[in-house]
Amino acid sequence: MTAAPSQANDNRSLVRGLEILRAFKPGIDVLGNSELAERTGLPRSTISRLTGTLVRAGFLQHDTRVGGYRLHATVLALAQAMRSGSYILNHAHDELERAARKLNVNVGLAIADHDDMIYLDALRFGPNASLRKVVSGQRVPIALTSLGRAYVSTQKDQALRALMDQLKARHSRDWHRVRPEIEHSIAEVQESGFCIVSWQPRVVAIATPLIFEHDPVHVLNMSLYTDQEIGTVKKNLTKPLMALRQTVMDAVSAARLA
Amino acid sequence: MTAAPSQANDNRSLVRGLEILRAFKPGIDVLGNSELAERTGLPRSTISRLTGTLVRAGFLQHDTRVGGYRLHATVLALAQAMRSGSYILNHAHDELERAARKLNVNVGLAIADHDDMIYLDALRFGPNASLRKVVSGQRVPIALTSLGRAYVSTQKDQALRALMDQLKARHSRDWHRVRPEIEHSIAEVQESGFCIVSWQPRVVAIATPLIFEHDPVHVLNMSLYTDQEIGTVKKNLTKPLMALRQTVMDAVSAARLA
DNA sequence: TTAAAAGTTCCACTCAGTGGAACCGAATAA
DNA sequence: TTATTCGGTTCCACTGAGTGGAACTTTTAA
Repeated sequence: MTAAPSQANDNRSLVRGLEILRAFKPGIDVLGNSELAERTGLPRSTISRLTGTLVRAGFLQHDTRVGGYRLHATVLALAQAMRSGSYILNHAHDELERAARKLNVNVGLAIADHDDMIYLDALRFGPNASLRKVVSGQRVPIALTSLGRAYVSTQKDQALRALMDQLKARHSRDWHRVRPEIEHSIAEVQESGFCIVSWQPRVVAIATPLIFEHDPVHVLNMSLYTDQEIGTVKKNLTKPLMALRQTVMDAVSAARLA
Repeated sequence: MTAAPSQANDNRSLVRGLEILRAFKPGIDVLGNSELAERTGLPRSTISRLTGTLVRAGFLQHDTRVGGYRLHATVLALAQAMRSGSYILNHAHDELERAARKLNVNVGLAIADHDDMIYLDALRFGPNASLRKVVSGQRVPIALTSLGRAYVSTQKDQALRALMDQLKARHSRDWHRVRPEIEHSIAEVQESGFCIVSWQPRVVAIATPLIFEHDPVHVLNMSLYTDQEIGTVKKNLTKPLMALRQTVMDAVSAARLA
């Protein structure tokens, strides 16, 4: 995730406050005022005032043990509200779960945010099968994942160029390597409707975009912890993925009418 | 949930922006600018500007179909960060799950926010048993629930008085009825360590506070969809609840050392 | 077509928010 | 013990960011 564009005539204090919230991520759960000042480049006095209001507003809590701030449960309530209001997620969830159970693979539904994809829903199996867990809110980089590249493939013209620039900025180091990979995936999607990527070792993932008029693009994926070759996985998962895709689209469209 | 206190020398725009986010709750998933203006009492131009920045910051998305705003997935990522950073939740979760499975009751862990409790974790069974679901982020009113009252019982002096005032303000209508109930629950906790309340018909809940030095008060509860009398439930759940409480406290303390 | 409602843009005013510097207090070193 | 550093808060004079009423545009309803 890269810093927000921070463009235009945005409300400065609001942007800064949100920036502070976004500084917390899994693994970084406590931040003191000076750490925040460093990360955001803002003067300490400003941070102090902003964290103050964030605490009073219930978005941060002060941890006196370590002398720093943590996110407070209010953000959980927001997440709940968000999930319960996502039309597509609500009508897709049961189908995702059914498919995951039946095939014993990880199934996920995600949406784009800046240069990450964020899972709305991710049904996970441990390597020791059948132990299931449902998570949401995990970020994965657009440029490197099947999820992300399936998303990129849905963008055109101006939007596509802007997105690629953003990705380039983030992955400037090895853009020469990443860029052709992305373009390969785009071609893959345009040809057959899905793309396959092995981002992390032993994990192969396959993804396909879900497009609904008037809604942001969603992406569906399946992934698998395995020693099989990509080709084998492709052979096994292509049909189930595209079938799930159709099922979900039908379920959503059907519900849309009622 | 009542409007934020909005005290002191708080950053005005930030508070307003957060207020907009908090206007979304389960059941209210789309809000237009004028609806927001109405709810917050702010002029339409101000709202328009603030929603603009919230969108660009990735916290809201514009739904062109209905011409209104929805929460965006960024809040899911925040929630993920919050949960993964909660020491107590992380070390309690497995125990909660084990207990829920074994006893076939709902088990929850919550924390206070203004005049609500917010579940960090809630393991739910449908009436048709065994169908399990894990949710988090649900709000329930402090004044009316076992969860909330167990929390109230941990507050003293100044803090207690302030809290009661807040609750009174929210439930002014039937404060004459609610207040004695709360006081009864407080006495219950002080005497035996837990309190029992039947808030919704056929649902009986029992709760006990979890106090760790330097950490905000957490509350543990169990609840049950049943036709049994409160007394019967009390007889059945008291021991398991207090045992779970001890298990969780031990697990957390143990982990604290390593 | 007109009327009403929702949303955005404009702009002059001003006070909310800023950030540097001073101050505090706790922890660590000497 | 006293000095030093570090994280945090408070102060305050300055000013431009943010405000909100009014005008304007776009959409929806009638």
